[in-house]
Amino acid sequence: MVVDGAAPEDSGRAPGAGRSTMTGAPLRAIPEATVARLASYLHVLSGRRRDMAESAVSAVISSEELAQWSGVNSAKLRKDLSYLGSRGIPGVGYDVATLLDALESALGAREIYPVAIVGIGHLGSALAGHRGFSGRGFPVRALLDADSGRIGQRVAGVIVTDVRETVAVCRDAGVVIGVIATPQHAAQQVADVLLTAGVRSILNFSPGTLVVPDDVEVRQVDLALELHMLAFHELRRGGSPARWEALQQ
Amino acid sequence: MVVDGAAPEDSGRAPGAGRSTMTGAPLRAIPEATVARLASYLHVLSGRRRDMAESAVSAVISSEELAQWSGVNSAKLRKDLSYLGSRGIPGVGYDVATLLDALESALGAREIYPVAIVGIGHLGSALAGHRGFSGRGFPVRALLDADSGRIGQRVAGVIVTDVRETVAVCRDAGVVIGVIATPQHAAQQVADVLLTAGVRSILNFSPGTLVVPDDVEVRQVDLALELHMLAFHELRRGGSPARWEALQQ
DNA sequence: TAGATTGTTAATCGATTAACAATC
DNA sequence: TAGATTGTTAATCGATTAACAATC
Repeated sequence: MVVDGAAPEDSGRAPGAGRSTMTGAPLRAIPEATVARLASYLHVLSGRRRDMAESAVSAVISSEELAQWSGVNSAKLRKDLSYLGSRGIPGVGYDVATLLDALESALGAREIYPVAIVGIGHLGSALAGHRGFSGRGFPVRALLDADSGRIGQRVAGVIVTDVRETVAVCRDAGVVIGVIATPQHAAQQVADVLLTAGVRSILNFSPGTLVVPDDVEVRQVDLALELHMLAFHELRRGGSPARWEALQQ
Repeated sequence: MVVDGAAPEDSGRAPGAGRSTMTGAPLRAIPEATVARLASYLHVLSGRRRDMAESAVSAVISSEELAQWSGVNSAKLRKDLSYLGSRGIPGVGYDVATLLDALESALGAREIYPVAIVGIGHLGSALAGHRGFSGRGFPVRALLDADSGRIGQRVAGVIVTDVRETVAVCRDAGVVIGVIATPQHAAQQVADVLLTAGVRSILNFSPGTLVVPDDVEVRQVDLALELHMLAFHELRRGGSPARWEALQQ
């Protein structure tokens, strides 16, 4: 938000030019918007591969087909894939296995990124048990909270630790991604502690802007903001609930 | 996405030109990115107003100050506000009350948008009790689930209903926003039912693309995608956990 | 070869930002 | 008036897309 998440972000981020893959192929800098879509292609493609695992169905897919599955324009998809340097076959399409490999490699999707969640309320607990984490290379290695009533409890198999021990716990567990699910008033303080622990990637579910150094990436998931966007859409459509009820009958 | 976040969206959305406010002032079409930031300004500004409620502090704020609070460039902020037609005072700044009024009006933030949540697992339950909803004009009026073990239970003060009654329940409750928190395999089916119930705004926490008509707005909140974006950032920085531990000592 | 689809170019579109005349 | 800040212009930047030569 695009979103966007679609939260306001510091847009002047350096695009990290001149990288290269493990295979040594040089890459152009990949735009943020493209990275988000690459992740989406990866997800769609792994899902589809599972579906057609049994049948010996074509291990090749066209940009048009993948584009439709992903809900994007096929020209945009080809442009996105061109950043990977991964070669499709003109007149044929993309080899699914090769493409998956290139996507995983480009996104670092084969690495493990240990996660800490701070703020183990309703939302934090739900996140701790969420498949999106442990299932896919983001094991939850630490849960932290300030409430003595919650400290010591086991949530999704992990013991909740006192937030004052964040730095030690995160370093011990090799945490590289911090998730903030605290009330807003605590968020900046928690972010500061995570920074001290060496965390440079933060997923923030608390509303409001975090102040962090330039080399720290913050992804904002703002529920209230999403709802306001939908509200704006409702307003724009000009449909009141009452009017809709009438129309639907 | 963020965005928000930043999920791939059908970009060819009609920008809804030629609206007008309740005061009759004609408005240019407001870009999506601007709408997201307007919502953010509204949030920041209401928070700050609460803080300075007691003190008779300046009821005026400059674009520079609000921009810093919101983490954006002040030129961008002024451009954003210019879409509201709300007049600041050159040499002085913006009257806070007037600005809040204009923001609320433009975003439809004074209306009530009843919400239904489908899928009352860990995440759905957490959302049902979340302040972001009931607190700010988005009352949760219906909870729906397919699991007979959950149907009939009370979550955050609302009884969970059988998902097969979605259409009737949503119409009765005047639901205008549907939240999907089901497993992915059920998401499209749930979306279809919500459409039948007249819902035209959907907040989707399930990964994967929903196919919906053009006049339906879908905001995607994709946890796995956010994590992949952060993973990419980690990869780009080239820091392995081990390396970080060494650096931090 | 004929047919199909890629990768890339170039045009278009939209969003960001510095700068400054207008204004209080 | 002098100082400050707005609203808007114009330049820049980046992202999207149609179109098509290159390629299998």
